[in-house]
Amino acid sequence: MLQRPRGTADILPNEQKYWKFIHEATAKVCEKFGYKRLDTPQFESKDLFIRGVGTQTDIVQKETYTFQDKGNEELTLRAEGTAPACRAYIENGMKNLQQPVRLYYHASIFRYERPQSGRYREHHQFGIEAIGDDSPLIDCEVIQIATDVIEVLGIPNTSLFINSIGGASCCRKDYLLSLKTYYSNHLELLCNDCNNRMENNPLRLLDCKQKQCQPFLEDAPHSIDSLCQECRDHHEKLLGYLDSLQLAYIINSKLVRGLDYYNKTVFEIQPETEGSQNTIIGGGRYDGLIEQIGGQSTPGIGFGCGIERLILNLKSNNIEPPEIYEKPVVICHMGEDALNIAVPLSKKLRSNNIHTIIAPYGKSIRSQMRYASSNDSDYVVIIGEEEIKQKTYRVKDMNKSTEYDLNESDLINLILKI
RNA sequence: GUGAGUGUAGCCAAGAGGCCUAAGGCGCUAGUUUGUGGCACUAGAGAUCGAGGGUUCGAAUCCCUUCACUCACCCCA
Repeated sequence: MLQRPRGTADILPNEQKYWKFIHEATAKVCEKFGYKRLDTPQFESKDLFIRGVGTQTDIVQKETYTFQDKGNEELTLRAEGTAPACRAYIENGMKNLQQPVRLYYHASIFRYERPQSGRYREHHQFGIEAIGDDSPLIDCEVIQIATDVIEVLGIPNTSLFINSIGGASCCRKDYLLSLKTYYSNHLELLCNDCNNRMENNPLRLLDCKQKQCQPFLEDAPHSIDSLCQECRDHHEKLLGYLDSLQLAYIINSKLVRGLDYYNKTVFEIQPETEGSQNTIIGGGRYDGLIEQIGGQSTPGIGFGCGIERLILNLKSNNIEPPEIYEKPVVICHMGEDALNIAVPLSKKLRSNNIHTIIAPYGKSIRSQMRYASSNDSDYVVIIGEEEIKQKTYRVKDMNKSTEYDLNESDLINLILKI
């Protein structure tokens, strides 16, 4: 049997209410903060992700869907949202707009990973980017949007974690040095991965989950303690703004992120529930990224939010989004003559914004009524010989079980409750 | 890439070598007298028991291979 590729999903009609709810709620929050929607292509040149995300990241090393097109172009399915947004910023000359440029997106993300709960090869992210402003005020704004989104969706019991990993060209070096010095005393006791991380990505030493490495985490130096004056100011101002909002956060010195472009502020929102793939929002500042992919030096900050993970959380908290399908009026009909009336009537009803279904062809009236009932119809219109003769419509109010013989405009008024 | 678990109709499932030409439930279709639903009752359709091979007189049940799904590690949203 042909089946969908591993790690992908069909989003069935019954699931759509979750998606619509999230799409609408997130867009509304963003727009309230002056953010505007950006859509970028499903695939980009492979180079964008290599240069943007970083060669040492797992995403680039083993998770991209890369292919050659017929013109031998090396293309990669969108592996994350920030680099494409920055590419679009550069390519469309957005530096000429008022800064910061505030953008949000809803996009498919493709990563070749082994699927498990909360992780898929094609997943969907909602995200925002604020590009062209290096002030902590924008950090606060971005984080506020993240927490607002969680709030309007009604997901309870989440925690906001914040850290600063310093600037790439100022204090990060100092911190990495003290981290490496600290860990170099314990090399034999660390897991293989961590030994590799010492060379390739020392920050990641901090989120190793191997048992043997845990004892060293406790006393590992904190990045916050190595911040230079500017980064420290930035961090403290941000916390001050968050305090003024009475927004609860937890400073987490072990919070580092898996993409190379982050600097200064990094943050995540996690639910308190058990589970490993549970970060629902993750983001941070990326002041070097735009220059890295060929633009002028431009600061930026943003976050990504996993929609499937949001839905998992809505469900585990029994949050039901509003239904999206209106109850249809069903037109029951007996005979070909009736159909010649039913078809134009259905058009007329729909033109009055009434959701209308003509009952299936060639069925008994009983079957047609059953059909209407299982479609949750409030009103059923019946057209048979009698009605044709009288030039009326028999309407049944399915909730009250009462019937009326009405002309077309009275029928419409009844259904619209005018 | 590594490890563990699971694969029986659209969904949930019984079944543990012959009683399985595979139970039951949901859902689906139809009927329960004349043109009327929801409940109830009755009937029906729907399964090469994930696939391939082997053992056996006999396999959904045992063995091998393979595929898929799920969960965990890694990493991330």
